[in-house]
Amino acid sequence: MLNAVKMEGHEHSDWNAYYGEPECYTSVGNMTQHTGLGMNSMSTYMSIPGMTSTSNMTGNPMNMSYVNTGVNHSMAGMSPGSGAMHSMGAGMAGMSTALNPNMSPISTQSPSMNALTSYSNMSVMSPMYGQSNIRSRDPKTYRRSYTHAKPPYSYISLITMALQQSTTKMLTLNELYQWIQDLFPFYRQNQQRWQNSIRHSLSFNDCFLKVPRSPDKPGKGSFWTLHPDSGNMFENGCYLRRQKRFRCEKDLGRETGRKTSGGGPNSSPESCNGNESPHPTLSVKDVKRPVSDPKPRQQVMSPTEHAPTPVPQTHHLPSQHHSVLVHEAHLKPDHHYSFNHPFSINNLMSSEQQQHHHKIDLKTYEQMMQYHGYGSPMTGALSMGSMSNKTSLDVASTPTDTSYYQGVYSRPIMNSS
DNA sequence: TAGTGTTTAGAGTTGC
DNA sequence: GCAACTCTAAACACTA
Repeated sequence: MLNAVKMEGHEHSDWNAYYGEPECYTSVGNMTQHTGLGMNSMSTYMSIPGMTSTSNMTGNPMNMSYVNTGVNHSMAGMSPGSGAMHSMGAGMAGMSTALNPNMSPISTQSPSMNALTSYSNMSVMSPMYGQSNIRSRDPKTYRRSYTHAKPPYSYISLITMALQQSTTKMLTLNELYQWIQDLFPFYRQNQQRWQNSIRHSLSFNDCFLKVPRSPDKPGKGSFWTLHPDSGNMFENGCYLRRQKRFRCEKDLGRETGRKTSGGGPNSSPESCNGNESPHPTLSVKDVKRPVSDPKPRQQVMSPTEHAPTPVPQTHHLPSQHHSVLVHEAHLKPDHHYSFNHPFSINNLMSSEQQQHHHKIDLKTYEQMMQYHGYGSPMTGALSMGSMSNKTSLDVASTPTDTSYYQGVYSRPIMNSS
């Protein structure tokens, strides 16, 4: 499995070879009339044999941006000749509505089309499985073989992407699961395996911080966020494999005995000292245990203890962090979006989508702050939950779905042309 | 009880 | 070849 991941991630030329071929992007009827973002990819998806009824897909399409939620199985595993796609036009909007009541079932934004697009491309085009079929050129076999292919991203990358894409910049474990599953159908299987790995990654890697729930927002599990200084973990914006592991300075001295903790010459730890943090409003309570200390080692962000900000003390987590994080997210140059690597998050989101996304981020945040405030019933778990369900998993993941496949899978085509 | 979080261990992959 | 990184599995503790 790992081989495939590595291969996927690094043999970019293969991707070009695989996906840069016009026959894989046969447009279908009116679908090609859409010149909006992602429509090329949409066309790609729609080139599935048996998808002959494109009339439903013309014009301003139904909202397909979130059809991958709960529909992925049927979509990804859809038999090309099943004719199931015929009902998409009528069914997708309904599915979207059902899956996401907050989202208008009718979206005229072309990015929404990208979602299906991208997701579908993912399902169809990942080079992970059935490579022999790639060469065989049998469209049916070819596309079926690519369903549920493992994305070329590490778990750390996935988590990082999910958190970055989240409006609130932090998600619960379950939301992380959902985000990953929604975006990558591969992770709808063997959940115990990869979810354990996700949990492990969260706990083990210093770049992820646990943000406790506020007392008035009960719920299971904490929120997870990115360490504010973990910005350049993925150099060049490439989310395939970190060049260096983010580590807390404090831990370097005390974790001499940690076997797989990395570090060493390659590690270039950035300051995570709460007092010296460049993010004065964000402090990290380092509770990592010394070698001899049996206590938990996980870093916990504790804003209530260190909150020299104007934020009232009645503002509990996660709202408080949320404010800080969101604030930073929008004011501080984001390392993660600063590159244009083929596997960068930039390519998961088109510029237009990013703008749209940021607008929504800000708008959502402002609305939340305006109408609900920190200490309101909408803050904390509830608001975060809704935010996550709505914005993080819809607004955030939607363009991501879109762009993941559009960017990652379509980009080679663009480059090759 | 299920979900969450932590920790350890081992093996594979990658970069230097 | 080595170190670092990643993945996977498993055990265990805690909590809603």
